Amino acid sequence: MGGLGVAIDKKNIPQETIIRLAYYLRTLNWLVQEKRRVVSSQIIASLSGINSYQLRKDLSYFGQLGKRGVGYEVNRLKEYLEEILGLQKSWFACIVGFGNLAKAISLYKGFYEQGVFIKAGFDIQSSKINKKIAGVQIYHIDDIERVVKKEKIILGIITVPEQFGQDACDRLIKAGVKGILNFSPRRLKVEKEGVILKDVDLTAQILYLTYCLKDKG
Amino acid sequence: MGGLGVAIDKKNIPQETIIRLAYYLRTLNWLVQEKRRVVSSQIIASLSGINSYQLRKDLSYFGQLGKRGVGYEVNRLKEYLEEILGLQKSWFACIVGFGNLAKAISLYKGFYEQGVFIKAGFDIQSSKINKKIAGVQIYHIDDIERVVKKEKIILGIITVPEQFGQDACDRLIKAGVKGILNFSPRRLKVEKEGVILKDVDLTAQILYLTYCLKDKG
DNA sequence: CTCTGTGAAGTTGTTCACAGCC
DNA sequence: GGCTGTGAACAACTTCACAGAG
Repeated sequence: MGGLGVAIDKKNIPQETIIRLAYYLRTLNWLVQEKRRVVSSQIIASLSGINSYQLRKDLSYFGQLGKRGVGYEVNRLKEYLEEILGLQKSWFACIVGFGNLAKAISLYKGFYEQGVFIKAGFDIQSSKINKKIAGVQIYHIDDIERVVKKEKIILGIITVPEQFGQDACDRLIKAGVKGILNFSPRRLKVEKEGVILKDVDLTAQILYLTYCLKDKG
Repeated sequence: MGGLGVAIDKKNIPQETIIRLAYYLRTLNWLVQEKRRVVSSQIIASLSGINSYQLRKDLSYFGQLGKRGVGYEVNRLKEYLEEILGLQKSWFACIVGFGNLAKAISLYKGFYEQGVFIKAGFDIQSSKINKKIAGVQIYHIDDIERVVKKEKIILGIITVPEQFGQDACDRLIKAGVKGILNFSPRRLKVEKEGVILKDVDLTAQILYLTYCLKDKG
């Protein structure tokens, strides 16, 4: 049971609020480093690139986390956010398709700083298998069920080429993974109840820029 | 002047619509490969992981692109979308901070297939400078103004560590870049009029998964 | 009858204004 | 006075229902 002691109805909380909580948390981590003890919604918001109404609204879904007239206690708010986001325990993840993007993710401190640990990588290329790359042990994809169980892996990250995305997804689900982050460009389908998928399309983001700029030179 | 022959008021078009157009375009590219000539909103939508109402609404912002009772002509719609997204000309981009993520992006065919070409990489590490990595010529960051001008670079991609993000952003703007895609974890600030910034936070995405799963295992 | 295009309805998310506590 | 918390107003986006073209 969480320390907030409040049952929160997730249904009414916008997805975007959760994404923003992650931004606020990063800002708070920085404020902790800066030895800031108390801070206003103004300051957190502007450091996070968001307005202060939005921040207060976002936090209000989870109870009264600040003090009126004063602000928020940096350490306490950080811990609250970590609790809300489920970061008080460790999360074990794996990456399917161990190319450059997988390497980048494995070495990216943002993940393990928040308690998300890459415990295994899977590939089909024999030159990679049974090696450690970027600190991650690589296995053949056919071993996925065994390794996911052994390493208690709950999260799967897909970084395979376009045509193998759905297969990677199906194998992850079959192996028992509960959350999937998909960087392969095609949108994937998840049939199984209780499994969450998030697609991240790197190309789509840059096409948004080309759209905005197309008439400007 | 665009072939659609219609002036479109960008103000009323949701950002999310543009991101989805990029998904539809990918689906259409696949349908072209499959030699499909005509296709219904149903099919494009389901292949893109979106419902058909949404797809038709999204397209309707840009005019009548289909035929009632029939569907959409695959090739024509693809060309329309490319035009809307500004992909009928080439876009030259650079990457600041040439680590694994930069390598992954450089080798990712999704970019150059859409006419976005990575023309230069910038770093401070002398072992990388004046080499080609992943097919991209690497320069010292101090050369950025010269190279951006010479190579007619309009887009900048930031993949530096957290603490250097804003500096990378400022230098890109000073060099004359008009669109910035930021993968470094802190939110960046752009003062200059006419420059577009899009932040992509890789960690935030996985924290969304931990949030959803925290009470389930 | 089929499938698109779109105003209207419905839903979701954001901003505001101010009450309430420090 | 300062700053949070939140219902209410507002804005944005999505879904629907059906008109209209093939």
